[in-house]
Amino acid sequence: MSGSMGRREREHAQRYNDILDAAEECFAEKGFHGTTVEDVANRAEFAVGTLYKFFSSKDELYKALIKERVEYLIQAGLEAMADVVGTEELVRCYIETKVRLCRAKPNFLRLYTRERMGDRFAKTELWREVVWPNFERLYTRLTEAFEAGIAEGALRDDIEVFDMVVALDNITDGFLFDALDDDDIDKYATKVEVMMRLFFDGVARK
Amino acid sequence: MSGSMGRREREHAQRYNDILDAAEECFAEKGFHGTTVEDVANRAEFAVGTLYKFFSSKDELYKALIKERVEYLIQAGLEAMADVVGTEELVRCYIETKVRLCRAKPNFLRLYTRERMGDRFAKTELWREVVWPNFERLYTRLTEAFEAGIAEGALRDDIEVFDMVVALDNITDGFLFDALDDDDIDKYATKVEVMMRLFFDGVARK
DNA sequence: TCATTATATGAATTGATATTCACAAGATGA
DNA sequence: TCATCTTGTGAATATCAATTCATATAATGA
Repeated sequence: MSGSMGRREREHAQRYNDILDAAEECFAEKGFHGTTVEDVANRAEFAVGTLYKFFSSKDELYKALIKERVEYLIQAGLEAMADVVGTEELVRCYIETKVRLCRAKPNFLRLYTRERMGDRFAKTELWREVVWPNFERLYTRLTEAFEAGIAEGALRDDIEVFDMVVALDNITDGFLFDALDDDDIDKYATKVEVMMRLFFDGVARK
Repeated sequence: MSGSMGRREREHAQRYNDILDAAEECFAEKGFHGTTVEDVANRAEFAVGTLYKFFSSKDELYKALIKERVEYLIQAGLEAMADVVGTEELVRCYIETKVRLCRAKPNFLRLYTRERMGDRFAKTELWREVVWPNFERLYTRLTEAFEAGIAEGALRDDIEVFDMVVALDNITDGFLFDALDDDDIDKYATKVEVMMRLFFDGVARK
């Protein structure tokens, strides 16, 4: 894409992204309201006024950031899972991809979590228009895979697939948050097999 | 306790609680920053100045609310589980208590969730001093029960108890959030058995 | 080089809302 | 009934941070 842009455009896009990066760090650290436009400007090494040449308001900046990153994350996740066949392999891939993305963008995952939990119940436009639709794509992918899993006898047929997806998503999130708490992604990485067993076999002694 | 108070004290405590109730509704609806002190005052049917006779700042009001309610919820949960024996019975009790509390205080659970996710990573004083210590009491109760469960052979011994607690807490939260999303607590209540099976047996066909 | 255009700056403005405080109203008990 | 003490009021003030804009600086290309 950047090949088709002139230097002007390319530099503009570069600055735009620098601002998003700065915003990501600030918002992840101190939340939307705890972050001032000046904070972001300082971190990006621009004057306040300059930010307003790129984004019409603090709100727009925040929305642009969430949109950009959520779309990137979900896209990356779906691509990683694209060619995987077999229920167990898919779940493993889902979990491992979560590790990779968490390693690549820990700040954003903190931010995303806040967005997911904080604005979820408030049903903000951002949640409805950007976060949820993207998230739904992932849920759909998992749902279809689990339906296939039931059909071929790998998964039990007395639990709704949506409930299985909720369980998988939340078990993995639980370990992820615990790791983000301690700023220790390796901790999450070592739990891949634990999550697999918890999800597929549960905790009961067999 | 209220028996030992004079009318003065009792009335003061009553007003104090009325303000907390009003604050709970406002904060749950519009978040901390979206709520003005005037909103709370109006809802409580007091003048702004009066609120400041009870709480020295908006921040103090918020902290008092979270502290009060978190302590109440955890206490109620622990008491409900106090005499339960047997791993399966305890887990069922945990899940069912969550339904009851969610029914009793849905607004606060929305607020609590926000607090848990939003301030968790920011490691606010409120999180460190109030929310987490209470939460930990619950984790301890479950941890001990699961250790007993392993000892008596009801639970597998190749997964750390802390991980089991994380899984249980997050599976149940997943269904809880889904229900709170739709403002439909009954939806959560119908999932008790599903959560039990997911937690104990997992999704694999046996 | 110089005129023109694009980009960057940050002090000044604006708007919102948390907090204060001088005063009012109500309760209490002599 | 009156003096005193307690509680309630909300307009006025203080604070903080988003946004604007007149001006400065840098890039372009004739």
